[in-house]
Amino acid sequence: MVEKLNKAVADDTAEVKRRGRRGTGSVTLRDVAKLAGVAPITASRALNSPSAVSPLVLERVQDAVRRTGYVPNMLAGGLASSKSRLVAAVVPTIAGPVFQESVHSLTEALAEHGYQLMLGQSGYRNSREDALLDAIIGRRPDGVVLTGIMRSADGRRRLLASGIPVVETWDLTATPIDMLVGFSHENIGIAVAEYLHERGCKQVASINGNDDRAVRRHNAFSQAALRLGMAVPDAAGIPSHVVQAPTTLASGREGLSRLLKDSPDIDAVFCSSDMLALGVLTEAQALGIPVPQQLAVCGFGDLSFARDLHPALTTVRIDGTAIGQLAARFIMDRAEGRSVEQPIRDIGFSIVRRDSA
Amino acid sequence: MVEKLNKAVADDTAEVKRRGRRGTGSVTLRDVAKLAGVAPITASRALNSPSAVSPLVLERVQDAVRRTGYVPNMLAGGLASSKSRLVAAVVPTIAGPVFQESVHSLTEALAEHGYQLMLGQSGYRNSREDALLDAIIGRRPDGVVLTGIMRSADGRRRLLASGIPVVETWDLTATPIDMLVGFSHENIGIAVAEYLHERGCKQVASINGNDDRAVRRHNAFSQAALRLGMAVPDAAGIPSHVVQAPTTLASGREGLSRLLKDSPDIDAVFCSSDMLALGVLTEAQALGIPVPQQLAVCGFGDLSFARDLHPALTTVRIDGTAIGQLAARFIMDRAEGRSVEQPIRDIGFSIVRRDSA
DNA sequence: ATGAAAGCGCTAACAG
DNA sequence: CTGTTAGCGCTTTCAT
Repeated sequence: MVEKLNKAVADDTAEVKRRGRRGTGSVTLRDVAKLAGVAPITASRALNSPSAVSPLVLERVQDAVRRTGYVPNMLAGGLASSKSRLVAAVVPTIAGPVFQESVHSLTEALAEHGYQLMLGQSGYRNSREDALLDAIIGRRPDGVVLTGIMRSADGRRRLLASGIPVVETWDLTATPIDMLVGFSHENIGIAVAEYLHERGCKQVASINGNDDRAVRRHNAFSQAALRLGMAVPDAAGIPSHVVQAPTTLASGREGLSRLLKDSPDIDAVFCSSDMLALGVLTEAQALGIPVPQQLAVCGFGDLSFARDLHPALTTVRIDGTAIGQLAARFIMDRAEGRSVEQPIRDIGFSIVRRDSA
Repeated sequence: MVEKLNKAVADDTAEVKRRGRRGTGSVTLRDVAKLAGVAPITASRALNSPSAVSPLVLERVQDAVRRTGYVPNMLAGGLASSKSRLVAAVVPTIAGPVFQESVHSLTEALAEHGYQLMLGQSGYRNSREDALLDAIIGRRPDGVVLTGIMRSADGRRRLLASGIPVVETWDLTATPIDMLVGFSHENIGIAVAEYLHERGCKQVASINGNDDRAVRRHNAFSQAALRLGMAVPDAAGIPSHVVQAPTTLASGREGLSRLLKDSPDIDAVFCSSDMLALGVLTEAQALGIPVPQQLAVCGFGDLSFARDLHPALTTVRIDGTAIGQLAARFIMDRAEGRSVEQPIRDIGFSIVRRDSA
């Protein structure tokens, strides 16, 4: 059936020798329209706004689609309508588990409405962000979701100039490019310090990935700990260890071992990820240090395994699913001409109190 | 500068009232060409095959690009050239850590050559695979990377009909749609059984996610175990527990506890993922069961944490990075008209012998 | 080495 | 409700 159609179309056009191309040979809307006995635009309407055509036409077009195996060319559609139904997401790396939940729910929420996700990895060193941005803008996506705040002024300018709706996530700023779904890393640092203080910790420490957001959590944590007297008086900060992002179990183990060497008396560690915390738990177990009796451990992320570790991990929970869903909704609202009410959201965080601290 | 240009272009066309659209207002190749004093096609050549134009022209075009902030519209380019520079990847879910390494390296390898990844989630129940396929084919990607073998005959047919290069991964089949980068799940089951046998295990069990590939690993493992006498003679299979995919630490803990209730004498567990294995390790520790002395544990995936657990996890290693890189290369070779030598690859696996078994 | 013409496959705008 | 026309922004084909 398909072959026959293709041939018929080819015959139609082959006789006149002209310039231009002869296309890819795949079934087009024109073929469908011809088979259904209507104009291409009518076939287009039957597919995109079925209620705008008569039932008879709808039937015949749908039948023609079925018989030809027609799949709309969204490149062409996107070019004509300036609606690509593509959304780009930028994450430091998909290899870290931290953003999985967000990416998952984003993909899901978009797919439900016929949008597709394009994934870009910026790396933690922001080296490729520049080239990535061109690759993204060039596809004219209906929206861009960034992990974190875009810091480079040039990047901000280019995104702004492109006119593409942008959602920055996982952070707060007074001057977002456009929309924002995030939370305060500073407040997290403070909240964790206060929580550990309540639990009676006297000498806290931290292990952090070397990315901007983790460092800011640490700084706030360190300041608050100082203020609460959970560190050597007059020190510049608490004992801490910085590791390469993305963080791993291995660096958590090594981090604890180093911290203990320099500061054997610490009684709590705040880790910038649950993976690091798992490393700390592992090392503590290997060293025979009881958690939380001798050492309290707090993670960040509330990854799926945190709840079921032994001891169960106390950690900071970020609702990654909410981030993904909100970002998706913001962008689809914009793309479809609806206005976004309250486009700057602080979704907060919570400390999940479990056994490790 | 940009505004001035846009205005100039607008003036050109505003006078004659005509049908059609007035575009998006963003800078086009025409604008660049006009500013550089050349024809659009020449500007196009300057950007896409710089060696085909004179140095002077090249210079002026590049300058015009810089001054206007022009970003090529790849939708238009793709439509005209039938090269979208987009590659689609389908994974069951991005939330499971198993495919991260592959997706990461795939994204990376593609980006290096100006290709972009589109991500689709099929879910483990393959429910949405159908709609997803249309969404993918509709974008006319230069290639599709599937996780696992496409089982639905209809899906195979549609992909084949689309003419898009396809790489199936993470499995083997005698009849791939097109290209293939995988390994044998049956052989893994057998190899793990033999390994545990060598280590002196007498009564093995398994905990598996309910996805097809895990089940096949289990079946082969179970058969081999029977053959090697590591189970009750004349039994249909070994003790096993099936859990929902994606697998979690929690289901690993629960799995072990159930297995021990029914079969207290087991001395080894093969888990269909490292996450499950971590759960088994955790539960064993909570129960005071020494690993590997009383219970050997083998995982699957060699996730980043496996090496550094305590005890270090013996597991099956799949080179996810190689899968991603090979898939990327296959597709780019095809897209750029090079032929792919040996487009069906078994990349094998290895058992990483560590402390847990 | 450069350019003019002709489309790629689709939809917005306008007209019946 | 349906059709005609004119593009979307780019590249292929053919000609110079």
